[in-house]
Amino acid sequence: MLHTEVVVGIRAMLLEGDIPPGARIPERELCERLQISRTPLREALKVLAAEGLVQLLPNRGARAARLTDQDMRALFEVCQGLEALAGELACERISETQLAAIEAAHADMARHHRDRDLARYYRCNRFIHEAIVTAADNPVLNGLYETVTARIRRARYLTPMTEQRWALAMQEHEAILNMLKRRDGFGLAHILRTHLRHKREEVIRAGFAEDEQTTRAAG
Amino acid sequence: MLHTEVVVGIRAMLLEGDIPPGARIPERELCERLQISRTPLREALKVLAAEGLVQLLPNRGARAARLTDQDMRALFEVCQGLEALAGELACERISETQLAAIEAAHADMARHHRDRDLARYYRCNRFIHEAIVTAADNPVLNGLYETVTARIRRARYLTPMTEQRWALAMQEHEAILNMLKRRDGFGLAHILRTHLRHKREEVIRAGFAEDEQTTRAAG
DNA sequence: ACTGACGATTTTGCATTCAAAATTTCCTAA
DNA sequence: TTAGGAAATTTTGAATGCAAAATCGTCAGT
Repeated sequence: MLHTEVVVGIRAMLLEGDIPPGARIPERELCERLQISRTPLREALKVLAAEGLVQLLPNRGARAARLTDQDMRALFEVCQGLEALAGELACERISETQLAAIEAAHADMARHHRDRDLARYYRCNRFIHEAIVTAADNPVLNGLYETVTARIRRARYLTPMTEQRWALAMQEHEAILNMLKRRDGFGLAHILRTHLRHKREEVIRAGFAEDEQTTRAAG
Repeated sequence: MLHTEVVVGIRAMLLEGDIPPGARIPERELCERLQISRTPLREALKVLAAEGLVQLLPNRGARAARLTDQDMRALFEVCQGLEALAGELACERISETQLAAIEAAHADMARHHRDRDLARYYRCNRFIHEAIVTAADNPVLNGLYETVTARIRRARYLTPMTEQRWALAMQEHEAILNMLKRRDGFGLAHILRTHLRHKREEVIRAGFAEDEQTTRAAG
């Protein structure tokens, strides 16, 4: 088992919520589960800590990072910036093939909206946002987008939407597609920022932060 | 010696050029130099690899990352995006104290420009850019800005400037300060993007990339 | 002389081991 | 009965040891 695979494996557990936010990460147990020794596991934890998925307390082990409202705000703001940049660059660089793929995904998404199929809707939604970043053709941007979006993915793609909000999101996506087709980088950046700002407000209103207040409320 | 210190130490060596780009990193030697064993060193190398400062080849050790023109372009583009975002947020959140500090640094910088003292000029320059990011009051943005700018720092703050280009940069900084004072986030984002685009063109024209072509040319 | 392959040496990756720190348990005293 | 503290246990952080892979050096064959 390669080092990268260990990182990927644990990252997946964290993102799937397999290891819940705030939970302690017992080295021993994970070692047995992954059939590796502590050395590579600890290397992986250090990397994940650098990514912000894991919190490392000196002499007191690791815990799955927990997102506060403040973290959520910060992450969404950065995500806005990154997607806006991606939009601008994508308008300069996107190929017809890439654009066609996004257009197809958009059509699917509209259908899923009509069917009120939120899961499939979100899948298309995510594909479109990621395709725009890919079209920006900037590996550094891609990498940062990956790590930032990973941390807010559950909030972003699990939060339920009201009818009204969902309709607005669809409208925004119509605009996104239009701007892309017109290669209007400036306009695309603007609508992407707005779109994400709305999503953030929605997520925070839904109280998706992973504060211990949740625990407190439950206890 | 704490784990973080090892990472910081090696990172410093890489950024200072103490370990030159493309150079192999012999574990044994660094261990002796830092008086630590291989375990913490290897953990640090994995973290630095995640940051992009080190390239890890399976079974073939680590080398200091080397920036191609493509990397340079990608990094500067992302840096533009991050500073533009920082500018917008800073206009909403900057305190009078922070603004005053930037204004003072700007005055110093103008003086160093008149004196043609490039080193001190760059020091003020860097302070101002970092202060804007700090004023954005977004820890995630701050962290990403740190890692991205670290990789291009040498190119950014060592490239010599022509009289003409230097004068233009000063003009741009006048505009930056004005936008900040007027809390014009939109305008600030714009001028920051332009400013950094100019810097990037200058750096790439100066051939600051760390391709092996340099080595080839030398050999 | 040059190419290619074989063995020796070095280097990497990981498991194990050991000391220090933290946590838990249990006992004592108020 | 409960609070405080000491011993035992667990857990962390780092050094060492070992097997596998890669690199280097040498030598045989062309």
